[in-house]
Formats: sequence, structure tokens, C-alpha cells
Amino acid sequence: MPELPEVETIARGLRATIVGRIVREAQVLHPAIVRFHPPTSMAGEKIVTVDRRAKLLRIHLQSGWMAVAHFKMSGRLWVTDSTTTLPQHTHFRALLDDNAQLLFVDPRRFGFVGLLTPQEWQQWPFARTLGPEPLETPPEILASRFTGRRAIKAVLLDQRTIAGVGNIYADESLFAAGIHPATLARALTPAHRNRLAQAIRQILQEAIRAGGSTISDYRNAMGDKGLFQEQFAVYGRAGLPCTHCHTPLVRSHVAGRSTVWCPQCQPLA
DNA sequence: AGCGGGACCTGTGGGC
DNA sequence: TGCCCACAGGTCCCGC
Repeated sequence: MPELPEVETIARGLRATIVGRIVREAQVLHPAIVRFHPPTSMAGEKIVTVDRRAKLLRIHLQSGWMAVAHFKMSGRLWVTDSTTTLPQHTHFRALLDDNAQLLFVDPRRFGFVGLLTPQEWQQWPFARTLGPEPLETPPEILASRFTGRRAIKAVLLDQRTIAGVGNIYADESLFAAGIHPATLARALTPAHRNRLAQAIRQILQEAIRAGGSTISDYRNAMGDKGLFQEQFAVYGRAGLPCTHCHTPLVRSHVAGRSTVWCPQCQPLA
């Protein structure tokens, strides 16, 4: 489910609601979603900050430990009143000192939650090899990373190239930059690379402004839907006319993922 | 090296 | 109504 804009939206929502709270109780309801140290030991801890790195959400605790969550395809993290009935597929629950509860809900159970020390975070191979944050990195630097003999879409989805881009925003960015998703990265011109870097930053910023994209089940920490799906130019629009030239959009598989593009506006370089 | 395919899971929607 | 298939926002692993 969530890519960078959705995780960022969740992080902002949590920052406004749970920072400063103390965790009274923490229970794991489905052990399969635990990674690293079990999050049950959050009990007694004060929540100091909440942030995001790539598609990972991090809750920093006063002791220095951090709770890390990855939502994969269907994970959610949200805050409700502690009297609210637990939704189906609630796998972790933290009761806070203001009578709120923080819930990790994930029907498909691809996601995970766990505790790490800062040192363990540094040593975790996935975190260590993450590429730069697209919104905190000059576009020229991002552009310089679009290399290699893979399809550009595969390069964008690789979290080591740029952190946080997934299937939706890869397709939307490639459309905005006028680049065919199957173009080999090494075949891109410098102008292509710069346009793509700018497009990624712009699309991600607009998506954050819209509170992310809700296709079916994404919700922010408060349970609200995002609105960016209303601005999709290509994702989920196969067969519909291109917003720019009215040519029917095409869907196929690129880099093993369902991919939509405009055959007219996105020529293969 | 890079790709395709499968695995991890459940839910939903379409076709018959 | 019920059944079967395809497909879904991510990542990892295997074999060619």
C-alpha cells in the first residue's frame, strides 16, 4: 500500500497525536508480524519523535530505542480511543496514557513492527543500503543515479537508487517526465534524467499535499482517506484517454509490475 | 547482470 | 449463490 507520501502522511498524523505520550501497555496479537525485538517492551516508554525514512515509519522512544514499522502492501497504523473495538487483522496494540491506542493493522501480514537500537538500525542491511530521500536531495544528485542497464522503472523501484518510490509514483513520475517505463536507464539523455528527477519531487510533493493516495484501504493515522488518486494521470487508467493527448493508455508488465503509460507521450528512447 | 517467476498472505471483483 | 481466476500500494530469493 503505502509509498513515501502515504508513510509521510501517517508520520505527520502521529507526530501531532502521540508525541509526548507514555505507552502504558503493549501487546502483540499476531507474532508473525514481529521483526527484530518484540515491540511489547515499548511499555513504560515515552514517545519522543516520529519520523520516516523511505517507506519505513519510525517511532523514537526516550530510552533511545526506536519502533520501526513497514506497511508493505496492506499495513496501517492508526490511533483510536482505547474503547474502540479492535478492527479485523489488528496485530499490535499500544495503549497510551491519554486513553488512546495505537494499532498496527495488516490483512495480508506482509508488514512488520519491531524495536531496534540506533546501532542495530545502522547495521540493518536494508536501511544501510537505502538511497537518498528524494525530497531532501538536490535533483542533480537524483538524476545522476538513473544509470545502469535495467529498465528505468526497475531502477526507480529499487530502494537503493531512491528511497520511497513505489509502483504508483514510479508510473506517475515517468508519465510526467515523458519517459517510457521500459527505457534502459543508460539510454536516458541528461535532459531526460533531469526531467525525471524534477518530476519525482513534484509528484511526491503534490501527493503529500493531498494526504497520499487511497486506492482501497489506505488511511492516515486518523482513519482518513488520501485524495491524490483523483490526480492520477496513468495509474489505474489503462484504456482511458491520456490526459494530455487523448491516446488510450496502455497497460503491461515492466520490472515484474503492472505498468501504465501513454504510447504517444512516453516514447521508448 | 538482470529478468521472470514464485513466495509471503488476505481480500475483492469479474466472469461464468 | 458459488466457484475460479486475476489482481492488489512491497520486498526477497531462486534459477536461467
